[in-house]
Amino acid sequence: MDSKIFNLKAKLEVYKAMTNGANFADCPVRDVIQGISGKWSSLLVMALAEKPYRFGELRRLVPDISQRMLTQTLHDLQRDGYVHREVFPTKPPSVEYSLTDLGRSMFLPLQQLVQWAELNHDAVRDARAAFDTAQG
Amino acid sequence: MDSKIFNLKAKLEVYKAMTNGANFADCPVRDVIQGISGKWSSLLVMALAEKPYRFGELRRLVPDISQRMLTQTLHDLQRDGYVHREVFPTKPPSVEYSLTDLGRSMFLPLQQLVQWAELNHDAVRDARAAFDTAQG
DNA sequence: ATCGGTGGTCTCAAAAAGAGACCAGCGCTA
DNA sequence: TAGCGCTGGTCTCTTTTTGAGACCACCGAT
Repeated sequence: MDSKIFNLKAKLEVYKAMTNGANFADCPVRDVIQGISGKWSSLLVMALAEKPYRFGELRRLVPDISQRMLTQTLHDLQRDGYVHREVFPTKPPSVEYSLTDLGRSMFLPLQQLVQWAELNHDAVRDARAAFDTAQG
Repeated sequence: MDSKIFNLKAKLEVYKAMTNGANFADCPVRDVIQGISGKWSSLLVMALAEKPYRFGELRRLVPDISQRMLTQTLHDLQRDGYVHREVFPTKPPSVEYSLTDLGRSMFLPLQQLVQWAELNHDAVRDARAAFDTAQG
């Protein structure tokens, strides 16, 4: 935090990778970020970071997700390598979802963002209220 | 809208995992996260972290955003206090967008995620390819 | 025999996003 | 002086994404 040089240096590297020279289109970083920036993706990763969950458990854990979007988001997370899906031959069959090593490694920076949100949600709420008041 | 994602039973455990032990009565984290996890939000914050940009510059920087979504996303980011909007009385009037202190402070953890994406986009790409091959 | 819990899929409606026309005002050029 | 383009938007229409909820087969317990 106290090192401006570190921040600047890191930023430059990031932009080199991000901007692909000229603009933000067709950049791999953006492709990855968008894969985890969906409405439910980060939420499910956060839940699975605690421990593996079964489909129905996740559904109860996140009550306002539709079954359809739960299926779809887990499928996308599995496709990108963040989540492992394992079917157990119980009767009826149960399905367990867990984070892969890649998923756990991604959760580390994601957690930083979550902690920022925790620390600054008051500022965001205040900004919203001020903006809405000013705009009418 | 109620920002409590998790039901009461699971709340304590999950929050413990999410926040390294800190607890809170309400759950604004999700509200804040969703405000910056839209398709274009993080991208625009990343762009503005470099330097302030005018509307048209942003539109050229992110060629595949529609003018409509650019307006709307910038408006939302301004409302949440991440972005400052300033109109200059040139002819025709020009509008400059820049990060606020809040926006810059949010960019620090966001940058961590971007750096992770930079380091791991190959792994994600490989996972996708493997998954698509396996599924046919 | 019926009920509930398993992890889904299917359909239809609603919401969100994309595409592109349009706008007023001014400077530049032909 | 008549057009043309650049400014930052908005408005409308179409397409994509999401939400709500019905349905499914299976089995064990009631």
